[in-house]
Amino acid sequence: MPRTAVKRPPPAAKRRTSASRRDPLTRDRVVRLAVRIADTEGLDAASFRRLAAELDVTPMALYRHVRDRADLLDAMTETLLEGLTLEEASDPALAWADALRRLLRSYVVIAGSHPCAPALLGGRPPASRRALLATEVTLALLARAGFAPRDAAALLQQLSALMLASAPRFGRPRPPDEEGRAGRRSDAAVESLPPGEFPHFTAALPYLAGWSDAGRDRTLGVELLVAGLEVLSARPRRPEHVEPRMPTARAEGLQP
Amino acid sequence: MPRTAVKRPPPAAKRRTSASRRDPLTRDRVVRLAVRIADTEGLDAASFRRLAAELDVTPMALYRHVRDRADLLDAMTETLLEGLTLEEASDPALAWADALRRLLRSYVVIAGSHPCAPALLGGRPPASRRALLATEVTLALLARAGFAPRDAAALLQQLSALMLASAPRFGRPRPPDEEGRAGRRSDAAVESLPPGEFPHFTAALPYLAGWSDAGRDRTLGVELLVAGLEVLSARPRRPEHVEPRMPTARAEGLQP
DNA sequence: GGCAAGTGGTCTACGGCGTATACCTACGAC
DNA sequence: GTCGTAGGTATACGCCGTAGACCACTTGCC
Repeated sequence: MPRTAVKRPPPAAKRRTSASRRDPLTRDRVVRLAVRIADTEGLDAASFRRLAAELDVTPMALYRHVRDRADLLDAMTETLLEGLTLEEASDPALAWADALRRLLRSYVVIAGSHPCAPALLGGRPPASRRALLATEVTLALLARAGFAPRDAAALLQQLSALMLASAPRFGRPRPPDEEGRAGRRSDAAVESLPPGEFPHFTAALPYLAGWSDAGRDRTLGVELLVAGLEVLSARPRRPEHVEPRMPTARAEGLQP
Repeated sequence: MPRTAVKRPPPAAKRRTSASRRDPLTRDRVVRLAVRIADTEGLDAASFRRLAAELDVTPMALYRHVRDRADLLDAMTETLLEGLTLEEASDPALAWADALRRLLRSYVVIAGSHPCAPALLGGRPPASRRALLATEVTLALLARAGFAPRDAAALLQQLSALMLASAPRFGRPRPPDEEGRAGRRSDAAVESLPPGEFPHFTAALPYLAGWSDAGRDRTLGVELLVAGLEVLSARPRRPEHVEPRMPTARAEGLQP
């Protein structure tokens, strides 16, 4: 036994700080940590180097589990979207409005608990499988509501934006140590408003902060959208309402 | 006249590459260029170094006109928000729904012409003066519609999200040279979908591309929101409609 | 005219970022 | 044993934002 013991681990104290070999690095651990950091300190804080340090590993080690940063970001969004109740929403037994209401609520729950959601979902087209599936399911519901693909596409964007809108925007927590730094700036600007100048704003400020009594406020947005959809779907389609229809209006997909 | 001409430029060929002293660097020029680059190549492309190069100037020169990157971003959003018809929206002669409709349309126009809008507005609280004013005006309209500050705050976020939603998301133009690179990835993923798997999605794809026949599609979102608001504002407030209110339902906003 | 102050630019340098490339090292299969 | 391979390391490159010192003009004042 001494022999093998000699060979394998230079018995300790060299391997890592000490004790228990760290548990194996895995894609899931990386992604999960990234989401946690992004939520609490902003998306930029979830850098490869930071993650590596936190995982007690070299930055390059992450590349065994993640293709590159884009892949990491995609994986993170996929993690967020796990919370969507897509399966329930596909249940044909439910009226479309109800199914949609539930789906949107699950969106809202996600956004409410993940401040990084807007940064993650805003500005980048859905790449992951589940993101596409979410799109598909929502479009299917809109189709059931009677909207043509063209209109459904337009509405879809409004709906998915709900997720972004529901995320806490003000008062994002800052990295523990830094206190009076730049991120603070806008909060300060907001807090030191000339009192009378933006009355409505200051009145609404507590509710804009995201951490105030979230659950209730958020579903109002869902009601708004569902109510609007019901009105619109009952309204006769009006293809003639389109402005003069200039002849150049091509529906160009994605070509160069 | 010869005298003054002699004195000003050490006659040439030393100042810059040659000919015509470049016109003076100004905050406005910097910000405008930044927006243009961000729109065509993504927000990250609008780096200090890139801007400096494009303006034929040292990166540090920009700091004479812009405090830091956050300030640049704020200035960019302010530029975008110039297009909002805030003044019109404050006209008390208009019914609130009409005023809001117009305001939202101007939002949509902005988002439609500035692909960088989501990245710019998503995830960062409004810091610039005009951003605050926009918030204030919108909240005022919601107040006229009969919503309490609390509800107005929730709705506001849905409304402002409309702007993000309306921005082109798919098929963002890429930097001129690079063709087969990473940005392409998601487009490729989208284009090579198994045909039957996401039928609604593929049907809607042309309309999701953003610059396709924009004007008409976009206003549908506005109609959606206004219609929804009209329904909600006519509906009695129902503070008891909140679900059973499970005792554990803490607003798990942001705490560790 | 001389000169101080200010304005708008440069140069240099630092630390952090994503990541390409090469290398090592333990483990399982044979 | 030997060897392939999965997983981690070491080093390096070129971007990024930006701090600090250092000009060159212009301008106003004496």
